[in-house]
Amino acid sequence: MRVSGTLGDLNDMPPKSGSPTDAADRATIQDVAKAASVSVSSVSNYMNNRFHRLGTETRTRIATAIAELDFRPNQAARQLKTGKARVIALVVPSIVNPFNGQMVFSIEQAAVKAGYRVHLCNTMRDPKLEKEFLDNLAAVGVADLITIAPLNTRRGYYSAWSDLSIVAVDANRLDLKLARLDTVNLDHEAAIGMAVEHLFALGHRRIAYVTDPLITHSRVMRLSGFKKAMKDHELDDSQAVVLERHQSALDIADAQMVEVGRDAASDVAALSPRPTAIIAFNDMIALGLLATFRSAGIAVPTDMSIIGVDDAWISQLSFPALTTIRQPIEAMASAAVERVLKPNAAPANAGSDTIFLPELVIRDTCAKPQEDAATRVRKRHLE
Amino acid sequence: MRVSGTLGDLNDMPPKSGSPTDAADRATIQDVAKAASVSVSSVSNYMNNRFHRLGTETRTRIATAIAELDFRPNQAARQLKTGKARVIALVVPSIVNPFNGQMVFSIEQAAVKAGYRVHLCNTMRDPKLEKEFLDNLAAVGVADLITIAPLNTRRGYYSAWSDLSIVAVDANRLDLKLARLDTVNLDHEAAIGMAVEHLFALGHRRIAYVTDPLITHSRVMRLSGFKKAMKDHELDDSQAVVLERHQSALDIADAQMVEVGRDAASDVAALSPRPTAIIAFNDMIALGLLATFRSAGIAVPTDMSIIGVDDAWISQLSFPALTTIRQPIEAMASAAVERVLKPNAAPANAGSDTIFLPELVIRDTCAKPQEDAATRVRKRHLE
DNA sequence: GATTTTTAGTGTACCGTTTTACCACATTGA
DNA sequence: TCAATGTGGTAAAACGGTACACTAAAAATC
Repeated sequence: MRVSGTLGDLNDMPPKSGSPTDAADRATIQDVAKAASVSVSSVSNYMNNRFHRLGTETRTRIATAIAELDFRPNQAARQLKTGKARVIALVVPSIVNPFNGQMVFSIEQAAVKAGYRVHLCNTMRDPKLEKEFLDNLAAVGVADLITIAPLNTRRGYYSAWSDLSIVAVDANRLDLKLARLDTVNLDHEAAIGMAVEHLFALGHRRIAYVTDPLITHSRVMRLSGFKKAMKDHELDDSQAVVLERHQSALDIADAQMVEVGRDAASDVAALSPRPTAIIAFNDMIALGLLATFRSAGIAVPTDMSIIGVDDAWISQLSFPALTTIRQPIEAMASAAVERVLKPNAAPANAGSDTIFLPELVIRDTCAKPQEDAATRVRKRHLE
Repeated sequence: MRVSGTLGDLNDMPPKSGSPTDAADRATIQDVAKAASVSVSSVSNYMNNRFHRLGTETRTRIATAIAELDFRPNQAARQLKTGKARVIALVVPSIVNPFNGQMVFSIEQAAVKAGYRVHLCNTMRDPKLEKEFLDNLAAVGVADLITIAPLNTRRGYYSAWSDLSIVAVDANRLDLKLARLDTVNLDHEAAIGMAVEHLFALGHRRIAYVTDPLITHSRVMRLSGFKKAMKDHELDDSQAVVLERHQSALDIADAQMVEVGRDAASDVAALSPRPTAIIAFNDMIALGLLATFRSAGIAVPTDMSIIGVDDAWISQLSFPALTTIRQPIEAMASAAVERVLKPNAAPANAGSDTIFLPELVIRDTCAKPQEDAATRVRKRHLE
């Protein structure tokens, strides 16, 4: 059986005929200069958009010569001279974490748009691996770095590479102790505030919060956001579970954080009085909780409401689909790239913080709390 | 509440005191030569392991000088001279797809181990984006390329960059029409064969297969594997649904393939006679099917068994957890890196195919088929 | 009209490696 | 003793750009 439809035709897009793409015989700036009967300097000026030093005629002559020869400046040479490569180093615990994956994806897209390429480093939060990577940056001429969710337990770490232009996504500017640093963050406290607010409006009064160890800025801030929001509603904020077991993000680099959620389920079940709703540090943990509750016969959202943070693509996937707080990933990625490439006018200042507002995404894992009698664990009907 | 446990202490790992890491004042090969009282040539020979040209004494002198100055050769200069960069270009539709994400992660790890860095390009299967990236490779001095799941509909595409050392993961060597190409693949036909075998052993006789359009090698081979295996068991192989609607992998670059599974559910439900089990092209589609069936009241595995392929980390996450056929991702990644860096001894040959064996991972989405009467759609009990 | 400023260019010394060609000296074999 | 071979080393020309210093002509200013 074939379902009808079209599979868009693709043209083959071969390179322009006659213009060899082989590395061997690429045109150099000298070839262009000769072809256009101008000096190499002028071609160089052209390539660097210094048009004010060029007459209209030479300009067009150079342009046609470049087009004809399919000239592309040798980046290695350029970089050797200028000391800078058009490359952004991207340091991330692990792209296997779906939120990180989406962030890396969006950063790469934004970088390409800006004419930069991306050097990827999955550190697995291994200091040796990260140090090795960072140490080689200078040798490769990379001067721009974006780091995602760096540890807040190694505060002076990046100061060894203070000559880099660094932007940290999910980090506290003061934590990293750099003379100059830009950060890009979600308003983490507001995010959890929205979650609490949503649950409160549904009628929940006993709300728990689950996080793995507070090794990053977001983890710290979301927990404090939870406490603040609960106090604001005059609710008990003591049911915050900080899981400090071995499956911490330190070991797994966020890659299998679902396991953390799985692991947390028993701790949450042991809470007394039993909460009617749980806010998870992120979607992965939320999904781990969800899966474990379901196989333990605790119905979601009937017996327990669950809400996550991130709105990674994965959260649409669960059954029931996860209610969550969205981070505007693309916007944050663009901001990070922009910040790292165009550092603030005043070079002396200590950097900037760019903060994005979260958004509540209501799906199917939150409902009104049941009467107390009904909150008991009940067997699932199916199977 | 704080669950007890330890959060491993981390030392700060600052760079060696006295050895500045700043790009500004890095030691050059000249500095080393001066410090060791030898010529630059000798240092260069040392750096390139040409020890036969060095006496033992000069050798140690150079070694200590290098250590003292913390010398790292400037890659841009090296590359300008040699024309080659220690960089592997990694072309992938989108790392948001969890299988691709894991593959990219593993390739990056393997590359680092080999002393290479990785340039990432998410093409979103956009020919313009991909061409742009590839065209710049020569300018950057990159000579090694790994591409994941390239389209088989653009057969001559890569021939424009025939000077690159190319390895394709999930591709047919003949399809790409390159003079020289190494491929790394799962034994796709065997994978689906294992799935059919597993379902057959459980008692299933009406088995459907769901795939999106056959735009990659794996899609072609898995479908043919399905047909072969069904014929081998003397079963009807006509229930193969090839979804050719707009949400094809072409548009979404595998990123949201769950939607494809969602979309396919209605087509599968319309099949007559109704199958008792479905094999999905991959885990993403399987999970999409699973989620849709569940919200439509079709119980899995009671009413319908589902099995995927890949064993991406995500497949452990669903409820019930997905039975699937595992690809040995790390091994495949290592093989790809190895192949791309050490092309076969005989440079004249047309390349090699490395094929990996799949592995059945039994979880909870496959069961014995029910009696016919029970296969009807039934309303869920919960909510 | 003399002087300054602007415009539109050019020549060339680098950037930090690799590599080729070459050299001095020691050893060997005939 | 002489040529051949090997050993350990050096000098210097690239690689392909950039940017500084400079200039000649045109335009603007006083």
